[in-house]
Amino acid sequence: MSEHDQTNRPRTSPTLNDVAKLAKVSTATVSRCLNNPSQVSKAKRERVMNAVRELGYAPNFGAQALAAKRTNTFGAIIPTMDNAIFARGLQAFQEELGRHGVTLLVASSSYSPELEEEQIRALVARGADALLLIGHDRTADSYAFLEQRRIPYVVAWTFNEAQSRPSIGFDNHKAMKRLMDHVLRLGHRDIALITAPRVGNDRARERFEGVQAAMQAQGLDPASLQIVETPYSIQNGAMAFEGLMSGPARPTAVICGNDVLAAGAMTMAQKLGIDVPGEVSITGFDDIEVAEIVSPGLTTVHVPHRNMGRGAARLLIELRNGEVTQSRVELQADLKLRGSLGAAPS
Amino acid sequence: MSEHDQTNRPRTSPTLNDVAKLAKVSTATVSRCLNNPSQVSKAKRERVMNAVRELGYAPNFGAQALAAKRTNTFGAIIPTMDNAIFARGLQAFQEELGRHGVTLLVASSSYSPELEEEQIRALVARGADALLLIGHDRTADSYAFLEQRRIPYVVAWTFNEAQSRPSIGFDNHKAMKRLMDHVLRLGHRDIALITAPRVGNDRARERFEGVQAAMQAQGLDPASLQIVETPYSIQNGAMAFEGLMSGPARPTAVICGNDVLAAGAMTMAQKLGIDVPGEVSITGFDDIEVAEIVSPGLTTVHVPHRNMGRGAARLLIELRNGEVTQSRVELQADLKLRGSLGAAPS
DNA sequence: TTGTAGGCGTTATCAA
DNA sequence: TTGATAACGCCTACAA
Repeated sequence: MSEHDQTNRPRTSPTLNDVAKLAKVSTATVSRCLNNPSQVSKAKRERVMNAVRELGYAPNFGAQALAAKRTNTFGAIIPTMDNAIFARGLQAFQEELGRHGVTLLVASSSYSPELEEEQIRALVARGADALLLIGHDRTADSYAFLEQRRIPYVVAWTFNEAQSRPSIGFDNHKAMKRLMDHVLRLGHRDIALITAPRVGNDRARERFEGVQAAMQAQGLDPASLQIVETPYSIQNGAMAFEGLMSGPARPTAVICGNDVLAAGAMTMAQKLGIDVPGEVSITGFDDIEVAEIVSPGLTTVHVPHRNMGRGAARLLIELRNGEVTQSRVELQADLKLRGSLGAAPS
Repeated sequence: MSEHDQTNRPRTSPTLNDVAKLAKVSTATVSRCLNNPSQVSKAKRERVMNAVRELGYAPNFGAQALAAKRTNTFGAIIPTMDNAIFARGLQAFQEELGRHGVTLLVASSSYSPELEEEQIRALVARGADALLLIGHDRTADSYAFLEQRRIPYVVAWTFNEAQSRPSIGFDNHKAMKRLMDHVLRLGHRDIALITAPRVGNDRARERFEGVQAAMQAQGLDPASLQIVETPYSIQNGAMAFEGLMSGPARPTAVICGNDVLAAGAMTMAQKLGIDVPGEVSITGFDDIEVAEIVSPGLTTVHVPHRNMGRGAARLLIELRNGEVTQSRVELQADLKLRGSLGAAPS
């Protein structure tokens, strides 16, 4: 039989009713077979299941959602899919949801709170039972909407003592401070930071504050920190690095807000013939695969993306089911020391 | 007002009926206001829109789908989100769909045809109006199901003369052959291929065949090609490369099925102190960002992922709308020559 | 254990 | 231009 076979098969999907007729039972029985098989006698159950198979029946989602008032669909809104860290976490999130019969609706906000608010409304309108969100920064209206509709949600990719919302992640401030403590211990005093835009991005902001905190703890003037703000991309990392190194106050350590920016910095260093870490040290954040590939290897903070995705899924399912739960989970993000960080040149 | 405010607001979403009552019109009028505003008098339209705003009304997706028999939701099933090439293409796909008011449902098959078939059924059951699929390889039942339900779909990430299905992509065979022609022109005769498992993955298979074709065209025995099959990952690429280089017949050129495997090979070469391209040349496929970061730069095939995603979205929307359309689009994938490929050592 | 029947929130057809 | 009203396909009391 050809794949393009055009016999006059039903042009419309089989319904519960069709199955019921074929199996000579009521629609209620068919419905029960599918949802609570134990309530149905074995004989009928087999007849029904055969009919289901024969017709290739699959429940109509809209009708199901309408009648049951639950869709078994969760939504996730991430800043962008085009970043390994979200992609990886999301993949794990999805795998775990799949294991629980939940399907995933994904949208991306392009790092815009207004767009994110639209996406939240859209996903809820489409019947998302629960939402995964990234970071705490969003419009007040977004939160008001979620509360009003009583939509379970969890905030991921960050853990912040000060926030009481259900969340799973690591403490960006603490992690970055730990990395910076190490950098300062190596004697660096002229520091530069290449960060993503901090407005509307609490992860970026907290990392920045972690850097400041470490400097203050060492008695350094935080105002001496050179800052370049630029969206995450290799290109931008490279350009920012070039600017810093050709500026008046050449740093001995360039701290990057994530590995993508750091990778850009590393390649530019190589292109400019600047020795890393001899002349300048470079650090990243995330520990994506690129960090191992560049040479020297990139010193960075290892973030457990897959764990975070999986944990978020479990948390969200518990919340949706109304199960009491420890709804704030802090994960560890450890330093990953590699060759790109060395002692300050004397 | 606190975010955790718990006043007794409606615990259930407002419906068309609520809006109708508030605006003192019928539900039909409200529905028309939302879908065909031009049919409603200006006065009523304003009254209705005010009520909509006041109540924060958003249509119930299930009910809409049930009544309108169309969901404005497309589905995409990709092998894995955890690979930059799919993530990037999907991001573009989603952006374009969003521009047309279509939302995206994403599932991943983990490279398993059986799992993919399940996902196809699940997405269709959830009301996907159309589907994006990767590659032509899938179960006969999958295709039968799609034809029977008359679900529009497009096959992406590949273009194959021999297939008549709607598709958008590039010719993997041709692209890999072109790369290999170049490799052979540089004098390489001892070739090894590190490829992803070819069963159920036509892209991998066609790339492999492209390698063979180039060898044959040069009068080389295709059987002399050393082949290592391993799933895409840096780790696996590194291990495969190590095996090849410590084996009895050390190749002078290692062709990798994609950049991820190639990146693994490159790092392992560096670790083993093997000079690239002095002792061995390495090539990749895809041209992801990593290709520019490794040193020397990775010679690879540039794949227009974002174009492909955007084009797939347009194609699919046309198909869904029943617009006649050129439904097979071939994109170009060009060689990207960088330092990792050099002349064969003499 | 099984069947009947009402209702979920929209859309769309028909009259008015 | 508007308003009743009948689908749409499923779930779930409630009855039998």
